Amino acid sequence: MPDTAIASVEESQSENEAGLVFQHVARQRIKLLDAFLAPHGLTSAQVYLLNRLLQEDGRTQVELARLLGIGTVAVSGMVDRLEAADWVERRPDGKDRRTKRVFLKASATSKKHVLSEAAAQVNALSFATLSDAEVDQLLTLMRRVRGNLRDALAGEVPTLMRG
Amino acid sequence: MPDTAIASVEESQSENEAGLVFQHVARQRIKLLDAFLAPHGLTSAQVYLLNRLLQEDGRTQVELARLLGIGTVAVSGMVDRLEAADWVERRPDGKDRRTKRVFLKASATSKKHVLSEAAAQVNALSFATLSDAEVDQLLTLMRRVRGNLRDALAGEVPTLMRG
DNA sequence: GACATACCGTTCGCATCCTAATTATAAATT
DNA sequence: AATTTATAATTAGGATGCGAACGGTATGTC
Repeated sequence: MPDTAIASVEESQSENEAGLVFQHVARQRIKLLDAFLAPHGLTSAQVYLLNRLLQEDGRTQVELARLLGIGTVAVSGMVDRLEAADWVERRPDGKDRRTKRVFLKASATSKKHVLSEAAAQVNALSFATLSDAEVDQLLTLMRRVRGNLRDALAGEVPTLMRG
Repeated sequence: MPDTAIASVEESQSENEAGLVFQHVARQRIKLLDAFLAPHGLTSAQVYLLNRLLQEDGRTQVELARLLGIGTVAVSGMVDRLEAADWVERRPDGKDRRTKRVFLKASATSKKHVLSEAAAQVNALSFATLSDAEVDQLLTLMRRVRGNLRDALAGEVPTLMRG
């Protein structure tokens, strides 16, 4: 049984395995999406943000954070990089001087097709061997898991709030 | 329609949404696992590695990378941190002077129960509202997706290798 | 034996995420 | 009006992941 017999991630046992599957799928999707986007000088996370803005421009950074399910600090850094690369632009909000709204620049809107296409291709490859019904099943179950985790994380510190 | 109406991540449309669900579940699981492990001075990724070693000690770093589905660079850094915190120890391989094998130290083996318990609890919370059959379904579909992605990534650059 | 090739681990630089703390502004309370 | 509280964005520092490039070692070929 040579070491090289470990061809790839083994389907092993118990608790850890479940966690690894979720991690692997998320990371592999990122890797694949990055490969599609590298020629355009973009990363997967940036495209999630750009695709959001393509749906609706001029969001505040707090809104973007909530929509993407990440923190405001992460958004701040990503907008920094996207702005440096001239994909987006920060503009002050007229009413609230704390907030900045993020707008797409022409370079981004002109690549609209590329961005949604990349996401669609990753999905196509991910679900290549699954029937439509199975994809529906999978996404429905995943949304339920996300809801469970959201609840678990929300109820994390309630004992402190009960003051 | 005030801004604050965006309570959390909305179930939205189309291609992006599928990608976000996978990302969210993976990240929320990490967050929850980190919360359980913080009192012990450990992180989720470190526990994935430790749990692997608890199954079988003395793996080389390349083996660990393959088993965990990450790169050798990531393993190197993690073993650095785990070694600094006295959880594990690198020992030279007797036959091959390039390789180093990673062994658990007593501080880690004594916490064996804590580590597997944390992983089990995250699973329990993730799947709280799912039946056993649904969990099986979900994991089966996720493994198939992982396989599809693995194939897609493996066949990524074949046109270059065909020389 | 000499050379090409493959492999293990590491260092470097980058992107992405986090928490905690800070600054500026707005809103609510007294 | 003054004070407290809440909110928007940022900075600082850490962990995790990646690819590329490097030095050291092993292996296969001539």
